[in-house]
Amino acid sequence: MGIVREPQKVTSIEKKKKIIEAGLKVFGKKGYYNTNTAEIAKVAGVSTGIVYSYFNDKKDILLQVIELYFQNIFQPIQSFLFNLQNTKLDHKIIEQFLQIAIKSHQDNYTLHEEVIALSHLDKDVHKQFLNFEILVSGTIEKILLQHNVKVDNITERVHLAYNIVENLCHECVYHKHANINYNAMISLTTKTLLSLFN
Amino acid sequence: MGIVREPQKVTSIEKKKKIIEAGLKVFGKKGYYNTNTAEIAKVAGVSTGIVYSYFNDKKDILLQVIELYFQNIFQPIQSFLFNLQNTKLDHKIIEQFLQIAIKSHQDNYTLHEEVIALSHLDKDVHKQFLNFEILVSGTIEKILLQHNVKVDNITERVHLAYNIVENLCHECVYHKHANINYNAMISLTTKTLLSLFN
Amino acid sequence: MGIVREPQKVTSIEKKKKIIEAGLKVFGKKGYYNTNTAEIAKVAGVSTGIVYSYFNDKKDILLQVIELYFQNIFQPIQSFLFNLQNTKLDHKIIEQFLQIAIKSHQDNYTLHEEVIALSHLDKDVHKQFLNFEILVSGTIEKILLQHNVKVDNITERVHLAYNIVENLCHECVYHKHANINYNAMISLTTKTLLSLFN
Amino acid sequence: MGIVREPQKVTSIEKKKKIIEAGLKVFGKKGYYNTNTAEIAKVAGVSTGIVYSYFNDKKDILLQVIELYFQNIFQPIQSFLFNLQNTKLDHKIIEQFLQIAIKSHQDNYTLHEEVIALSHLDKDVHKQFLNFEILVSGTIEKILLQHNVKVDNITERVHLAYNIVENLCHECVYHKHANINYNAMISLTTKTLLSLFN
DNA sequence: AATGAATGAGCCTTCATTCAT
DNA sequence: TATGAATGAAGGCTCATTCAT
Repeated sequence: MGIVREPQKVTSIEKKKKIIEAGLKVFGKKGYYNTNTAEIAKVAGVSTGIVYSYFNDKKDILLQVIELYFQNIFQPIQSFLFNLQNTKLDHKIIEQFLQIAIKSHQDNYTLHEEVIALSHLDKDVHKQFLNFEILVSGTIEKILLQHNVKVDNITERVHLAYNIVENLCHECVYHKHANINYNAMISLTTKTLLSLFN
Repeated sequence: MGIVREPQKVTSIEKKKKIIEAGLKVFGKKGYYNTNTAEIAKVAGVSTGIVYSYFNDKKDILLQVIELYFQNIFQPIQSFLFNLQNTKLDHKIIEQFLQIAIKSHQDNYTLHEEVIALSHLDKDVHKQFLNFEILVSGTIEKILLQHNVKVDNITERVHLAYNIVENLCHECVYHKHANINYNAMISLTTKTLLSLFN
Repeated sequence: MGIVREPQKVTSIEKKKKIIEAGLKVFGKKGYYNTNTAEIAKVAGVSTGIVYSYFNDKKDILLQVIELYFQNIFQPIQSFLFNLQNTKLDHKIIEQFLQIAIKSHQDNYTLHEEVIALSHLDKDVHKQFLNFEILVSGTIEKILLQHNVKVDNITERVHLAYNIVENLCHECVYHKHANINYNAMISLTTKTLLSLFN
Repeated sequence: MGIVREPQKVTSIEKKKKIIEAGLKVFGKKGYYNTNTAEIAKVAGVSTGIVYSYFNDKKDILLQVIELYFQNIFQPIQSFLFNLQNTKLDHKIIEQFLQIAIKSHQDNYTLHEEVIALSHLDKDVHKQFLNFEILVSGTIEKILLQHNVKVDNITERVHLAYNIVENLCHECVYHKHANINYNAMISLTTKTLLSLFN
């Protein structure tokens, strides 16, 4: 295996970025297994060979693509949470939060299914997934403490809440179930979340 | 693609069954993508060629393997639900239900991750997944109605409950999070479920 | 890696043989590194895939090609040695032996250089080489003992003789040196060998 | 292929030398085929591109590396031979010579196997090899004549002697054969050489 | 109905060489 | 002169599927 270059010059950094973005695009559209490295390179506008100057192998591209994906997902959520400062965590705020989360998922929906799938198939992706979950859960837990939320088993509650919100987002983004009323779903989720932290 | 025979003779039916069971075993152990048809045939004790008399292609095997898997998962849950008849749906019953669900997942855990992953990667598996969800949700909804549970948006509530239970099962079977207290998790889930249907 | 089939049916054995013979031919003509598996398959008249049913990998083909090569080289030498029974090991016999050895090399000369080269580059080929040397040296030593040759350090003498004969064969087969008189060379070698075992 | 510059300035000459020395080092350690030009450049402390200003291609580096290697091998042998002037070529001197030759091989042993291998795989390396042999043989022949050695077929004798010595050196440097007594081997070689030139 | 040998397309990765700067 | 990023062809190997028997 050759030496993997950590790009220094601006142009190189941009080239690496281009490859990651190409991966984000193509993996999302066709799936990781159905995409070959030649296609990523082509979409990125580079040669196949140069890809291996910036990445160890195909999976390395995937991992960095997922990293970018997580950033894209997390950024709006984080912004929202950081701006809550003195706001009371009531019904309204939680619904706002859910809308942000849903939108964040919608904006990045092409890769979503793929990432979930791969987190079940590949150990490294799985680890990345858990780290992301820990990051988000930790941030939320911190916010809750700042707002003087005092409940027992807070970690478990946040964890449950995390899953509930994730499920809601998936539901809304992919419209999997024809007979589900999404507004009712959101309102139900809000109530459940509120009941978890009161 | 050749014509797929629907086996008539007892021996043929058993041969097909053997192949599916071999798939269940091997896909669970090594994963769908890491298993080749030759290996399935070998484990099933048949020739590679004959597989294509009973199945259209490799994915066709997968779909029928997942079908069997769902049966294995659902059977104990269904038995439990059918025996509830006049029992009151209280705290205790729900915890019993959760234990049944968790055990059911544990008994079939090798294939579980794989199935979830593939449901995100493949449309047909995904459809199968939704159908299973509809089957389970429908059964539960029927049970709830039999027990005179009267809430608005019952479909959405059952759906939310379904996801919460699924998450709990995954959590308990795979122990993904080191810092989660599972008993607290189970108790928390029970309370949340109860609050959903009262 | 798939399971490597040890061919059972006559046709399969012949197919494997064909592949080895194709390797003998093509490796000899173009060299191991300049030959790709597709070409071997093509020359053998089979598909690329089937090659990997009979061989673990490309090098496995090489090793079996070399095995065949050694057999081809050794057979006439062995025949000659086994027919010596009661013959006296004089000048004449040794020259006959050298002629046999030279002819044996000439009949298989295309692969010769390649095999020597690879024995220096690859551990497994090297081991094969040493084993061949041990086989030949052992056979010769046995013959010498049968003829009541009594010298000290017989192993070292046979070893030295082996190298001298090998060098002679290379010289005669490849005509590397324009200014060498081969008849003189043969006669000189004969004398040197005689002096080694008297 | 670009125009190959013959370096004029001292710095350039040193740069070229550095590349050759890097090749000597790396080819010896990892082998020619397992070394890429980037690595040679890195070890030499130059850029990959500049290599192609001093050499036509990768093989051109190899040829010049081998040239250096031959110099390293030959120098001590030549010194020894030139200092023989009036010494009698007896048993003792020949053993001294063998020890010099063996040591010379030992000091350069990493590249040795590689060079032998490549001499069988590549025509140009082969030609270089023959030229070296002619150089050494010629030098030895001259020395013998200076010492009034008078035998028929002197060229062939020197040639045979050359091969015998080479084989001895390989034997001693690589210890390929577990059952060979090296002291006996050296003494046997000495005797054989003496008998060739008396 | 059954076998299992055979097919051949497809993919990841390497690396000698070139070229823009 | 020098850099090192970029190119792109080439090759070993796998495996779903077919087919001769």
